[in-house]
Amino acid sequence: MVSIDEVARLAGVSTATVSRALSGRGRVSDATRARVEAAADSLGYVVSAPASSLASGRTRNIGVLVPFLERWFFSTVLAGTSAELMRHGYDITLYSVTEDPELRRSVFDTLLRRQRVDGIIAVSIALGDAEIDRMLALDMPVIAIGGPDPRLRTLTVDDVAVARLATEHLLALGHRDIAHIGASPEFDLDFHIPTQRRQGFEQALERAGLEVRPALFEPADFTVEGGFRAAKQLLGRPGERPTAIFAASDEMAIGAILAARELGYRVPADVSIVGVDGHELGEFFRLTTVDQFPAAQGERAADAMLDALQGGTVERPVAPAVDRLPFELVVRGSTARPAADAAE
Amino acid sequence: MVSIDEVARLAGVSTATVSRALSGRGRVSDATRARVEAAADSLGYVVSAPASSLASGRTRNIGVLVPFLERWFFSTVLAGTSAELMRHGYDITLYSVTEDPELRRSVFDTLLRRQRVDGIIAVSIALGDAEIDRMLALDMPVIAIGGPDPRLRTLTVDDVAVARLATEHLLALGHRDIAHIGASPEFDLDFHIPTQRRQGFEQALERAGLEVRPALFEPADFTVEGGFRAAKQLLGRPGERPTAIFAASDEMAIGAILAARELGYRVPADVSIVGVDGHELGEFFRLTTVDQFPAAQGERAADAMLDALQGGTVERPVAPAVDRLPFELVVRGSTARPAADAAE
DNA sequence: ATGAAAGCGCTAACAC
DNA sequence: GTGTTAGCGCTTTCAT
Repeated sequence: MVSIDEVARLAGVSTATVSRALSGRGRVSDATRARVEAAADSLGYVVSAPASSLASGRTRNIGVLVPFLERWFFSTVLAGTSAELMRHGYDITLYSVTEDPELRRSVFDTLLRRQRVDGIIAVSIALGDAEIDRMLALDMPVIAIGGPDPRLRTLTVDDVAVARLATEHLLALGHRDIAHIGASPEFDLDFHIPTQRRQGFEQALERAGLEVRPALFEPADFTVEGGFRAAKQLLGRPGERPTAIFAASDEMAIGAILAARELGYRVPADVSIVGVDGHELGEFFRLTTVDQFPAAQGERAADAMLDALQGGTVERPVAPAVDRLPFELVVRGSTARPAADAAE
Repeated sequence: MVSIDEVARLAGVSTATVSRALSGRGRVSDATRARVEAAADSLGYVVSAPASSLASGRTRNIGVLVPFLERWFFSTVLAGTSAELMRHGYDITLYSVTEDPELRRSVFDTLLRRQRVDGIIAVSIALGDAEIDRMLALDMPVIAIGGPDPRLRTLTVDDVAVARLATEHLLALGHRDIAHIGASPEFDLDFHIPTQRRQGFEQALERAGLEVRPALFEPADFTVEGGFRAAKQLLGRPGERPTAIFAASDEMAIGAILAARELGYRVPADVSIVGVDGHELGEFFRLTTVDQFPAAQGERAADAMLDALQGGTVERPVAPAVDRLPFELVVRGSTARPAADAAE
């Protein structure tokens, strides 16, 4: 491994100057910088990260906490974060935060404390109070995506508004019997998003002067299969059959479309279905959805982090605040006015 | 940040002993170790990664190269790797290797050379010769998953055999008119898996004494939508209609199922469909598939890496070899004997 | 604008 | 088994 001394020798300057020239900190004459860069290039010199980190306290590495890596939403957010951070010369160290309390503790008690990262991005993780304490004690920027916590700088869509928008779309089309596929109670415990979506749904109904009918709620687990099962229940039960379904995720909405088809209902002629997320399969299924641009969320979190790393000082740490992320109703082919005999 | 000196002082030993006690390298009496651990615990001491790396040359960090983070297969492999590595106290630094030649170069020329990782796991990436050279020059273990390269230690399923197995399953059921949805030519260029699957398909046909009919091959891009389109062509074209389809990925197979349904064909009564991968949605669609256990692949790569890090010396580096990964035919509901009038 | 030199916090010989 | 000490390869004052 070629070291800074060799570069210094070849360029005919001191190691201090090489460091300054290559890092861009402190002033160096253009001529010198050019010579140093040439020397570094010709030797194939790359700064040793551990040495640099030890000396400077900076790592150019961000820790990213993710719950389920294999779920489309999370990996998409991660892809956005990763691309943006890489573009700025930052590495990403991945910590998958599972349920396992043992592993979880190790993340917060050890891994994050090894001086390996300059900041932390927590993607849609329900953090315990103690966990937040630990992160705050690290004295480095922490950015959360989703699951707003008053003590953290959080980027999140307004889930109540998202759900209201989806529901209002159905109402505007003339639907009155609208069902909701949302979170099962367990899911809800530590993860607030499902509850908020349900609230938004109910708000929209109430504003339209409609009552919330418990029979038109069906819990599921945010998977295609869960949405499928829930929709089968909603559409198959004798009695009040909904003319529209609002599913709290695109994956569940896709499951609902499949369930409707299997029961012989046409989408959207017999039943309208709307989801939330902006899933890659949405287009294929012609799913109407409220897109929350997950890749962009990841990028924004990365930008917020880069920002915090620049301006953030001990005096002005990353302020705990909530940034609202954009979302947008994308009307495709899974929603339409209810059939004449069902409307009004 | 509490440092090793404070621990040493509190435990009444030298810093060297603290280091030995905590890292497990070199012998320390049980009594001393206990005292050191107690001291470290009570102070909340965690070894500084950069300092430790600088002094020891080890980082306890593995670089993982991934192509498309947001694709199910890759994120699943990554999840497997990540879990296994974390379990052994290793961190993961993620490098997403895209098409962009600029970013790609930076990964191989700079990022991987910063002394930040002890080894590299490359997940299903088509590596250029120059890129492999660069990695080999790093003088650290490199493990590749998929896309066997003779110069790298590679873990991969035998894709020819996988495809043969899927095809033979259809043949054994009595199908004679079997179509294949595989890679489009561009896709094939740097990524050899699709070609191999096609070869396996053709081998199976030939062994059964059947000829390979070009009309029964349809290229697609490994997505649900691509599989859907390809199957529509295959099933919709007048003339020879296949009674079975072998899709080179589960996502394409799912697309094919949906296409068949939309055309009014029943699966498997009118057309059998088999995929490859072991996709999470397979069960939901009752898809018969050849599972290649992607999460397990990730784990095995992690294990191979841990192994290499233990035994691997300069004399005996990770030998370039190909480890064959297990795969298994999982027969579910998307395949059956052809309808009587079509069989024989 | 540049150089000298003192660390950054740990590990690994080497000595005892 | 444990302590002493010399780095690991940088960055950053402090001089000049």
